[in-house]
Amino acid sequence: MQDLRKSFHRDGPDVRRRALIEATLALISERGIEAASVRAIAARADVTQGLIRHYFSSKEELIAAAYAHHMAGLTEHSFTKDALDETGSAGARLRALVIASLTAPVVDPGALALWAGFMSRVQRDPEMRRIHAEAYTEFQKRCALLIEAALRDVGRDPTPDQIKRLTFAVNALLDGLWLEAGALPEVFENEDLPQLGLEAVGAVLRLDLITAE
Amino acid sequence: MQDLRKSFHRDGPDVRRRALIEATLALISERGIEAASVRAIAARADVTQGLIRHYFSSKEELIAAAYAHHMAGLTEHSFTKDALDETGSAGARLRALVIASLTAPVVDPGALALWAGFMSRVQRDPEMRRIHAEAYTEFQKRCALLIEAALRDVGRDPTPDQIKRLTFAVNALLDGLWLEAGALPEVFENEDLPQLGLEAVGAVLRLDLITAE
DNA sequence: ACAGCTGTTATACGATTGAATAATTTCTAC
DNA sequence: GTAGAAATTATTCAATCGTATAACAGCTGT
Repeated sequence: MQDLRKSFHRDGPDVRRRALIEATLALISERGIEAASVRAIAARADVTQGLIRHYFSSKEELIAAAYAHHMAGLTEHSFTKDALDETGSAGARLRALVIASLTAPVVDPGALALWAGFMSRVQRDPEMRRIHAEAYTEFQKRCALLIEAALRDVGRDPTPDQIKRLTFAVNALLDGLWLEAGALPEVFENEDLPQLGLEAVGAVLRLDLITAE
Repeated sequence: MQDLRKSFHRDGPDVRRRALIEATLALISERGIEAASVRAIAARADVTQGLIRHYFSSKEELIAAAYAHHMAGLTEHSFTKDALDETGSAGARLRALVIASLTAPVVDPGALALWAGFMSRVQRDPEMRRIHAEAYTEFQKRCALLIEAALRDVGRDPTPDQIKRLTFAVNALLDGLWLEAGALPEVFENEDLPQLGLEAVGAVLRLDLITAE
């Protein structure tokens, strides 16, 4: 009993996979994980629901793919060109990282909703957990390199253990600020979040990130 | 078509409400928000599903009540007796707060799963948002008092704005460490998380919390 | 002992879910 | 151009969801 058969349109696997992933992210971000039904996702991606299982063996697999995509995007947006610019000083790169991590589009209520929706599955879905650990480790690793270089630039000689602990702390600080600003944007809207981040990270590392050249 | 009618047992409103709330929390914590159906909750609380709507006008209301209960519990567990002990120095109380915030049962994968499950609703459910903002503000306020007192104890005279910003940073740090340890317990299991927290919070505040008396 | 109220159980309803399968369209290889 | 594979749409299925309502049980006041 169909009104009108949907027009047939063929697309490459990559295009379709990406469209489905982005539809999933948009739905979770806007209306929560429970709104991301296969039917809603398919409608958003402008395909019929059967197609999802042509590209993903289950909804769970699609969710996991979307999570990996989202996390990669967050890391991507945090490590901007400035943070990767090897000609800049380590301090300047670290500063760029802090600023980018605490600015839109990384700081964003939608991104937080996404993250929370996924995180509630990380605990008990092994594949989600793997993706989480991988993204986290990757971010941590790149962060640690920057921190070590910045410390060495000012003549400090931290032990590997010190670097590890400082990296944990800096990471936690960035995550915490990111989280709180995303959760209650109105509380932070008159705060200069990047500036606050630079001061706090600088304090933890005992480095001046504000005037770092 | 029932096998056997469930035995009738009467209980007070408070007992039943609490049992339903705790069943809800246990379910979300163990199997995620989507596992917390009215049927599953009722089964866990050992009542039949109709009873839920006798005490809560909707499932949403039960979820909100559970969230408020959970958040109050977290704050409760963070502000231990030591953190409230007015005879101790502000530094010692702050230290107690940091330690309690970074120790079980506050740091716990189940607590994180709960938090994430709820957080994914905070963005779009006004009542959930109200509860979140209230719990957050309460924690922040008590934290700010402790920070101000600790700073004054060592002769510093922070402006209200400085206190606010330091409180944001300390809060973010605690939340971030709490979060990361809850998300990947195996990464942190060989770390002394409270010690790490004391060092980092101390660095942000430029206070020695380790040997604080 | 009876009436009425409230706590509780049981059942029913319509909507929605993820998955499976069937039917249709398009493309590619020959 | 025709056969077969691949991509897409359409339909079906059993299960589960939140809610609503009906039936029952036990207490309380008289």
